[in-house]
Amino acid sequence: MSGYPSNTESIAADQLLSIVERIERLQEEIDDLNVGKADIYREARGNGFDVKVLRKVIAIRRQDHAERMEQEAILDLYLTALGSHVRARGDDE
Amino acid sequence: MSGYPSNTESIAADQLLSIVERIERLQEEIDDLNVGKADIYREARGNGFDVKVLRKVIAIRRQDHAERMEQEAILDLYLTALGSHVRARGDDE
Amino acid sequence: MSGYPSNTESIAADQLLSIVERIERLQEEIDDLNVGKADIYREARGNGFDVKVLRKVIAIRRQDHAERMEQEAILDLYLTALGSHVRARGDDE
Amino acid sequence: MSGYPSNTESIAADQLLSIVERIERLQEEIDDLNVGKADIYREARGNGFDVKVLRKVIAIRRQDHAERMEQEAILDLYLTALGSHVRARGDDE
DNA sequence: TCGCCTGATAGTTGCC
DNA sequence: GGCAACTATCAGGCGA
Repeated sequence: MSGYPSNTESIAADQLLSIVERIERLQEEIDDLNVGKADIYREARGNGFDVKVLRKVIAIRRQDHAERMEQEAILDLYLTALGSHVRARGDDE
Repeated sequence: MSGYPSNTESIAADQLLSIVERIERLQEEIDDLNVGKADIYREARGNGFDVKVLRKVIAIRRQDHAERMEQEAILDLYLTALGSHVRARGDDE
Repeated sequence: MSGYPSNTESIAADQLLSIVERIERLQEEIDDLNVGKADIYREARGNGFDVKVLRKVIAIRRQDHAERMEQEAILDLYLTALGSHVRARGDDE
Repeated sequence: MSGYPSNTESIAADQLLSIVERIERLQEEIDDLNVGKADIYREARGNGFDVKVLRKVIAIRRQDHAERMEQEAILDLYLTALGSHVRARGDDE
């Protein structure tokens, strides 16, 4: 009934604004970094590199960095799923 | 055909490594920032905000206004065309 | 000033309807197939399989079927990009 | 410890293979249908339609359809609870 | 420049 | 009710 915003409302509004602005700030930084990536790729092309291949190389390395080891772990699980959990591994991540 | 890498090859290899590492560094920062975004959304949910709505708000703010209006106009047009084949407009042909 | 749709409008509307309905038909089939997949996974779980592992196995096989060979091709490109296109390949699936 | 697979193991392996192959068959069909969708969108663009808006239209119709389905399901539920589920459903859309 | 293609991001659904 | 996987959408780069 009040013509003035309640405390809870204004607090919520403050929080909302804070959330939105923080997200937008992060997104802005992300956009900048993506521009940086684009610049590097442009420069690379200027130096005669095949950008498509570069992207592929980076994608493969990205995979290798977090998934190859994972695929080994999956192999474990696979074998386990088949009933033979005989693998002894000492190393982890 | 030399069995040794030529100078141009090794220079290219250096450049390649440089490119790849710079890209990867930027990507790493992007990933971190995206983690930051996820954290904020999680926190927001914890404070009772509807994340889906938050995303919508941010998307709308991000979108260019004129473009948005135009798309809504087109959307109207299509929906109208599907709902009523009998469009009453004054001009045509 | 006509109260009737022009020919061009009704033609566009017909095309629009056709497009939308064809898409929707395809999407319906896709949804059915996805339900089928969900059923199989549910059944598999009921038989003691770890669904997460199953998904991973299938993903790996999917990769292997179209990407392992591709990664070899990429290696070719990679080496070529470095100036040494000396690869001789004799094997192929 | 047998060097041969136990019966349970081989049965599990059979089941596993069956599951994987059935999923892969379904996925293959899904992929084909998605290619079909892409074709239609391409054709639509060629005829001057705005693909982004088309997607929006279809999404809205899909939503409407889902809501109507849910309402009908609830109606079914109520009628069933009353003992008279005399609904003849053949109609959709 | 336009259309295609791939990689990134957002939204949805199903499980725990 | 949170979380993780999957799907669909979107954006940017590349080639014709």
